[in-house]
Amino acid sequence: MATDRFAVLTDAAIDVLAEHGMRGLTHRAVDARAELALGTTSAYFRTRKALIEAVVRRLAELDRADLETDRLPAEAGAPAVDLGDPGAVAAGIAAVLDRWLSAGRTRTLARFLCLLEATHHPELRTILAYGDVFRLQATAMLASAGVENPEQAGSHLVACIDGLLFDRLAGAGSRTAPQPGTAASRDDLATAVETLLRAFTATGSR
Amino acid sequence: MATDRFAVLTDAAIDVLAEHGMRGLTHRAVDARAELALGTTSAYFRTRKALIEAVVRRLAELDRADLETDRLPAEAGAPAVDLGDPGAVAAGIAAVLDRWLSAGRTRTLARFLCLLEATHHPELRTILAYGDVFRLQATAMLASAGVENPEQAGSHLVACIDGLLFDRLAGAGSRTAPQPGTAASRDDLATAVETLLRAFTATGSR
DNA sequence: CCTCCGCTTCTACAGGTGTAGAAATCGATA
DNA sequence: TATCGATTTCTACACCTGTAGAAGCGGAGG
Repeated sequence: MATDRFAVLTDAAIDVLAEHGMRGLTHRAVDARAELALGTTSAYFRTRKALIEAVVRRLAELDRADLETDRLPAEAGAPAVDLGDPGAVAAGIAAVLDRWLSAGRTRTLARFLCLLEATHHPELRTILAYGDVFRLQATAMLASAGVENPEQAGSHLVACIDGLLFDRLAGAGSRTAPQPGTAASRDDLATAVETLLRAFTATGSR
Repeated sequence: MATDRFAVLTDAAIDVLAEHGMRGLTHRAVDARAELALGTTSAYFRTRKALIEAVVRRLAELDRADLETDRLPAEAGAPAVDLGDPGAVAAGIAAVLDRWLSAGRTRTLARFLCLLEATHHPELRTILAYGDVFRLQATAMLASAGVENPEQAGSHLVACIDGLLFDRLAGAGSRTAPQPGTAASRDDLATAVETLLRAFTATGSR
């Protein structure tokens, strides 16, 4: 995928993170994962903190890139979309989310891990720009739908969507949630998202 | 709070977890936090895995106790409540959530950490029963409101609420979300929850 | 009084981890 | 070709962590 050393290492680090958690993220583990000489990671990221920061930066970078090409369907075409057919919009978003849970599962997991890490390392918080892009798009969408307080509603909306993602990843609700990557998963996500969209676009959350 | 050794240690472990993350959770750190002789934790929980399991068990126990006394307002009084005044119900729930973010912040953080940990340790998943109680209550509430598929809707609802909690803890949306423990925070949560309630009680998410 | 038994504290040790710097390798330039 | 600089690899080492077991302690029962 990425060819330069830095990208290779940070990508490997993201894999390690998803597979073994924060505790498993060590210089040597990344070396092993990347199949590079032992000590490589340590040479490129002299401290562990530097490694984590690089990971966070890469995550933000990747997510940003994704959200710009593969942006929220609502933003893709016309300016005001949702009013037309919330169901279709929701289906589009659901497809994206489902991809984040199947193909992109690793990255999504790593992102949550890092968000939690940012709790005790505030400097990370500023880097995690993903949320901002997503939030921005959501806010714009809601604004174009004429919602009363789009900032607040957008913020709530992305928080809820993140909750759906988290729930499926951590499997707290493994009882009801279907396996990601399947049509059932997309359907389930779509109904949830559609409900959310209808709720948050009902001008003025009252 | 708790007086027997086990509870003291697991409570200390929860504090450590919230303060330093999974990486910081070590036998010795718990000893220090609990101000007990070095080696105590190691004596009570011979392996790290045992320690984590104990923490998860305690979290589930505490949350379960909480949710039984301090249950969702919707369940407290009459059988079918929400139809009456969703705003009031939402305000009640919001108050509880806000407490989880201020006074109970430590526990909430630890819970998310553990949920993420359960990703690579499936046996933990069965212990984290909190979600089940909350989910059960939410499902019951939606059922009593005559929602079409209360299981699914309840699952989505608690996932979304967890998302709101996570968002405020991790501060991804620190821009918009007010400081927990304040009236502003409760208000903000209340509007979000009310929106969610209205959405998920609109019989049949369509 | 001594003895036993459970709880608590202490010590030991083998491995893992963060970090720094030395050694080696390689390509380009003069 | 010989030299230089950067990149890459290797090594060293102090410290931390998990885990096991020994030592110490205090109270109940004989």
